[in-house]
Parts: sequence; structure tokens; C-alpha cells
Amino acid sequence: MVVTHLRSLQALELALRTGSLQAAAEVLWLTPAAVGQRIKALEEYLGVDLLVRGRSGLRPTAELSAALAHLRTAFEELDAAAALLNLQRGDQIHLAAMSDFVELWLRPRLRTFAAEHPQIQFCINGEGDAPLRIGDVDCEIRFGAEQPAVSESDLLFRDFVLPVASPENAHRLARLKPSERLEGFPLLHVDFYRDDREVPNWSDWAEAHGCRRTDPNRGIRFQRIQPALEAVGANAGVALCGLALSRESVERSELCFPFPVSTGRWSAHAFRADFRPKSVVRPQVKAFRQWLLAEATLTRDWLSRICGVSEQRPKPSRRKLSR
Amino acid sequence: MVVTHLRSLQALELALRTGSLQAAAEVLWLTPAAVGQRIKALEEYLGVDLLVRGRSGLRPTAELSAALAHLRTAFEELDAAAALLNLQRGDQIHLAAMSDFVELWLRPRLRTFAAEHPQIQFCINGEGDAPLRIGDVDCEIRFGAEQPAVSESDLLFRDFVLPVASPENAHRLARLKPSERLEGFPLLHVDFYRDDREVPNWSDWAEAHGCRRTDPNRGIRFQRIQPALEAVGANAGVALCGLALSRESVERSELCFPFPVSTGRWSAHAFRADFRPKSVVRPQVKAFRQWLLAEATLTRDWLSRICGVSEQRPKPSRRKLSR
DNA sequence: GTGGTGCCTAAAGATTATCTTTAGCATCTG
DNA sequence: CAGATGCTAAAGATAATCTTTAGGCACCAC
Repeated sequence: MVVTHLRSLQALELALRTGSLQAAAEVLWLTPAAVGQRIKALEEYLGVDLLVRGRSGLRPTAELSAALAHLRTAFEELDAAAALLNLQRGDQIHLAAMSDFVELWLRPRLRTFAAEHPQIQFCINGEGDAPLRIGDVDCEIRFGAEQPAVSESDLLFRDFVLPVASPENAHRLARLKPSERLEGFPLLHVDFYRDDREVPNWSDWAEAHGCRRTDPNRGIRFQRIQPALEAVGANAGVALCGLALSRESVERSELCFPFPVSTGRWSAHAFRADFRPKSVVRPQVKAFRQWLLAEATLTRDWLSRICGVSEQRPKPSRRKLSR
Repeated sequence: MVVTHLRSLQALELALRTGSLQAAAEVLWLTPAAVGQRIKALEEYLGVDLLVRGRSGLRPTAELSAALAHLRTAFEELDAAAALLNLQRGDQIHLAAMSDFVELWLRPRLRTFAAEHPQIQFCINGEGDAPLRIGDVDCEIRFGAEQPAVSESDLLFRDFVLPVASPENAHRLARLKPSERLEGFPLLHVDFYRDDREVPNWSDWAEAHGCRRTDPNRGIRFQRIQPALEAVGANAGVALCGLALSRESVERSELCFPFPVSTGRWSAHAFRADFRPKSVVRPQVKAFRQWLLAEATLTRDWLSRICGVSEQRPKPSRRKLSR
């Protein structure tokens, strides 16, 4: 009187709807083998074959076809109920990330991930496809020091900070002797890196590289990277800023280096992703994390190439990221 | 996009339909605690209460009530599909048992079990509520020796064999000296016990108890107990037959003992129930087994009282029979 | 043919989910 | 107030379920 093998029935219906065990497996976030097992378990229980596995898709057997219509509507109804209950929450990933990171780095790259996983919805800092659910962040991305207390913390990349300018300004500065370039030139201050012990402010930098400048700490201050870069682009001055989030601008030569790359410094802090342990078991989150680390590696490698000096590699906190 | 927590949703819907976790637990063949856990797991996943546990039944919360209609139809459809797939097989118990045992002992007693478990259907020797499925017997009941190879074999009870007669004949015989009672009196032979080394035939019995009788092995022979007892009841003669299946006849004095009970013998063989290992895990089968053993114990105890001599107790093959 | 690819299956072991058990608490009832 | 009834909590046991890895089979291109 009570239906058993609910998961088997679900796999069965989905396999027929999608046309293959593989496709069903993808939707169910399982391996194809698992889907086959689900179905086989039911077939063995009933002692009857339910699915004809042929080339060019799957077909229901005669025994099944009578019941198939009921199965379809049943799972349609369940989908409807699930939608009302917001049960598809599993497909939603909630991020909290600094807006610089989101706007400059994450959002442009996220398109590739979204293309591969159309059903996954994001809620980033409370906005996005997925509705906001307070206190329910799956992953927080920050720029800071290691926090040993946070178990599932991935180091994405450190930043590489050096003077940057617009092409015009860089060209203008290039005509001056390095030691004279800053004198009288407007300096932009990015407070984003203020707490990083390795990142110099203009005063430190000028002194370290024998560059003359009066009142090196005066000038416009920016809390965030993006407005600072915009100011740089608007020829407002030269900024001491990290490149990690600006690969595209650098590659399009919108952002230039008025001083040798060797005058730059790796940050002590790094962009890090902290995953909630409870979230990290979800296959959707696993997939996102895997993708995030892969993208971060690309950025890290690019940075290393740019600055000519390999960043000290972080000890990779190896964790199973498989499905 | 794919519904998770199917079992939780099932428990939820069922709890609301039946009005209590307990009732739902019974239908699901679970403990109430398990049903509560299922529902709670979903509530915790969603971060929302779904069920108001109040006195006088359960109520859905506002969050749930919108989805409830969909859940209902979903599980109705699943029930329909399950019916077509014969998925309710779990509620069917298939028995193979000697017809004597079925007709004389099991069938009258089975009413009490059926009353407690209305949803369970039986298929006994191919007949009954449940459709026949060959090669799919959950339990076989036989009269025979222990078979060590059969793991899940329960000893129900041994038989106690002694001369039995109808009230009339018993009364008639009582007027003769014990040693003369059989001479000229028709003897009925029950071949049911033929292979049992402990059960005497009339020849053995007559000799053992100093009872004169010419040609003690002649007379009508019966393969089964029931026809033999019917013949006894029809005053066809006196039979050497076991009592285990005949409690009701004895208690209604339809079956009498023309000789002292001390002339009876316990059978070496016993009525045994062999459960298929695969079946014995099913809660329905567990429930039946438990009931069967309890009923068997009643019969064994009654037999012991009747014959005044305690049967040697079988070593109880202790196995977990709990839900 | 021959090798490659896509898709399903098999077997094993690992990992979870799920259940039972036992105890506890609150509410209702006599 | 004692006793029932019904839900909940925590722990441990059990069983379902998944991943992994390997292998088979059909199809297809070369």
C-alpha cells in the first residue's frame, strides 16, 4: 500500500525522459553506474525488466509502459510541490564576496560555469537568480590572512601590487627619469591593501625604489579597487594596486606599468574562499568549488608569468573534490 | 530541478493524511521516531517548519499547505503506478505449507493476524488474496527433521501421537479391557508420520502396550491427517494420529482418547517454518514470523499440558525478530 | 579489419542515509 | 496525581546507496 523504491522510480522516469542513463545521472548529480543500480534494484525486486537498453536511447518495456504515465505525472507534481517549498535549494549557491572580486574577476568568468551547469542559480551578496536566504552562505570569498580555524578554506591567489597607470600617463611618465617620475604627479591610494604587511604604500614604495616625491601619502584614497582603476583609466593619476583582478585590462593594455615589474610586491594576504562544511558536500557546491579553484589557478599562473617571479606556491590543501 | 528528500515528502504527506506520526509509521513499517526524523530532516534542510505538531492531530504550516495538494496527487499517482507494477508485492506473503497444516491449524488462526495487518495479503500454496508468483515463496512449512543447511528455520512444534477415536467409539471402547480393545476394531492408519522414527505404527503400538490385535497393519490408510480425522469422526475406527493440529477438536471433545495419554509418543519430526533469507528482512514477513512463532508456542504449551509430559524444548534459535 | 568512442554493466569497497533503541518530556485523561 | 499517549533527542547499528575501477558491446571512422 505504500510505495517503496522511490529513488528507483525517480531514476527510471528520468532516464526515460532524458533518453539515457548518463543524462539522468547528470541531472541527479550521480554517476551513471549509480543510476543503473537504482533501476536494476527495482527490476530485481519486481523480477521484471523495466527498461530496454538499446542503442539510440531507452525504451520502456510493456510491463512499465502502463505505469509510465502515472510516474510522469507523479514526478511532475513532485516538482511542482518542490518548487513551492523551495526544495530546489540544492541548485542554489549563495556567495558572499567582496564586490571588487565579484565585479572584476568572478562575474565575467562565471558565464563559463553557468553554461556548463544551467540549472545552478547563484545568489551573490544577496542578489542574483536565487532568492536571498540570510545566514545561509555556502561560500565566502575574502582577501585576508589564513584563518586556521576555517577548515574548508581554499587559497585562490595572492595579489601582485605595483604602480599602474593609464596608457597615456604611462607613456608620459616613461619620458622622465625613474627617480623623477612621481614628483608632481597625482598619486592614488588604494586602501584595500592597508592591512597587508607586505604591500607598500606610496611612501614605502618611493623610499624603497629611490623615487623622489614630496608628501607621498597625499592624494585621493579609494577603499575599493574598481573605483581606483577607473580613476587610473580616467588619467587621474598613478595607483599602487594589485593586478590579480585585472587580467583583462592588462591584456587589453588598458592598464600599464610606468615602472619595472620588479618594483612590485606579492601581497601577504590572499583571496581565499571559505566553504561551509555543510555546503561543501553538495555536489553542486563541489562542482563550483572545483571550477573556482581551476580558474584561480589560471589567474595565479598568469600573474606569475606577468611578474616574472613565481609566487611562492601555497601548500595545496588537498581535499577530495570528486563527485 | 530534481526533487530530493523523496522519503521525507512521503512521510510528510502520509503523516498529514493519517493524522499522526504513529499512524504513518505503521503504514510505512517504521518506528514513529523514524518518521519524525524523516520529516525533521526536510524541515532542517529547508530551514522552515512544515508540520505543526499539536494535540488532536497534525496540521500543515502555511509554507507547506500550498504544496500539499501537489504532494497528495503525486503520491496518488505513485500508488497507481505501483499498483500497475505490482510494487505492493512487499505486502504479499507467499507460503508453501502442507495442506493439513494449513486447513487444520494455520487458516483458523490466520484471522487474528489478518485483523491486525489488514494490508497484508497471503498466497498459500498458490491460492489466496495475492497472485501467485512461482519460485517466490517466502516461507515453507513442513513436517520433518532438522535441516542444518536451512538457516532461517524455526521449529514450531513437534506432534504428540496417540490413539484417537470419536466420542462414541471412545465410549464404546472404554467398556473393554485395555488389552482387548483393539481386537476386531477397525484401525485407521495415518501415513503422514511414516518417516518419523519415534512415531509407532499400530503394530508397534499394540506390541508396546500389550494390546492384542490380529493383523494390526491392515485397515484404511490415509496420507493426510484431515481425512483420517474425518473418518475417525465418522466412527470409521480408531487412528494413531498426532494432536498438534487438532486442538479445537480435542477441546470440543470431538476427538477422544480411548487409551491413556501416557501411551502416546512425541514425534521426532516437527512442524518447521523455513524462511527465505531474502524474505525474512521484510517487515511484513518479520511480523508474520513473530506471530507464527507466538502461535506455535501456544500450541506447544497446550500439547505439553494435554499429554502431561513436557516435550523436550528445542534449543531456541534466537534471532532478532524486532521491527 | 582495427582502433576509438559512447554507453551501459559488474564488483568491490567506502560512505551515507536511515532506522531502531532507549530515554525523556509535554500534554491530555481519568 | 498517576497513567497514557504521542512526539523528540541522542546514540549506535544497519542497510541502502554511491563512487571507483574495470570491462563488455555496439557503432563508427579510418
